[in-house]
Amino acid sequence: MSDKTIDHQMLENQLCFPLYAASRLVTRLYQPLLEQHKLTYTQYIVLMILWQYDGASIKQIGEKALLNTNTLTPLLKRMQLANILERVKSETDERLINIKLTDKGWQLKKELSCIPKQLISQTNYDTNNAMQLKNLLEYLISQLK
Amino acid sequence: MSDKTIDHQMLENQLCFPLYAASRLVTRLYQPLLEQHKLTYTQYIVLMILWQYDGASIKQIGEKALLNTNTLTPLLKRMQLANILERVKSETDERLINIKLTDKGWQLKKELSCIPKQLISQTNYDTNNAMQLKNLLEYLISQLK
DNA sequence: GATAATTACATCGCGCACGATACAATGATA
DNA sequence: TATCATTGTATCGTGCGCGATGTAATTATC
Repeated sequence: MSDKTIDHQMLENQLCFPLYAASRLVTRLYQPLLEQHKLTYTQYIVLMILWQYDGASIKQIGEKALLNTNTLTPLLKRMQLANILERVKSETDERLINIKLTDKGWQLKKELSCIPKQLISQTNYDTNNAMQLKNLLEYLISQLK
Repeated sequence: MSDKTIDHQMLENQLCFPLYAASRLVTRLYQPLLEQHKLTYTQYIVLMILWQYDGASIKQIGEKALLNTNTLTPLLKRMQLANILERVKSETDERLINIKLTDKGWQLKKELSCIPKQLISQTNYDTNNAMQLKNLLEYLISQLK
């Protein structure tokens, strides 16, 4: 089919819409599981980053999560209020704020460890497809970042 | 590689995160183009639906966009305020509100017609990859919906 | 070492997303 | 035709996302 026969102004022919829709549907899938621990999806993303890079600065977290300070600052404050993490001013550079997980923050790593499997079993989404999708998305992200 | 060697609690091994990140990055790409017409990305989605199904009810729009009334009602009111559309109570069923595009709403179809091409040229993203990605996403959505 | 530029974070405002709830119009049932 | 359930929309509250702007700490330049 020639490209000229495709009406790119139709929702069906857009790449962006399935991207947007799938992202929200997946988030909805997570929500009931995370809600039990009073977490949101974005907070879960930040937690995963901290489990791997505990003590990271807000800027560093932002680079991993692709989020800016105007999203992260209030989010981290809510998580601090929930006793999941602490904010510690760096001694070498007082502009930096290092985010340290509390015991509860580490405990959540254990409590949430079953979530990936629960999701996989819920959706019975083919592993090959998932891998392929992940690769394509990561390539797209590398192009856009 | 055995599945057991993968730590699913690491951000790198999540499918959900690239989905979430890619969706936001693509939205950011649209924003400067849409901003010139005082539109948001979600409003653009709704517009595309209305160009194809002018006069649809809020519920029907929600089914296409996968959005609920608590998102759509205020969004449509803002678009009405911007003179893009009208809200008309159905005569046969007074619970239904039909959304009709104004002249300005139709005019936007012409004005925004260059956006898809502009995006494609901005990203030089391979067409094959895009098609493949679109198919995988649509399959995923069909599984989740 | 005073001045200017940069960096890291905070704040503000607005528009989604979405669960929960309310409410009026309609349809179904006895 | 009363009663009850369903349907379509509206409203409320909370938490992102993010552009724009502000501020304090640091670094660079003279």
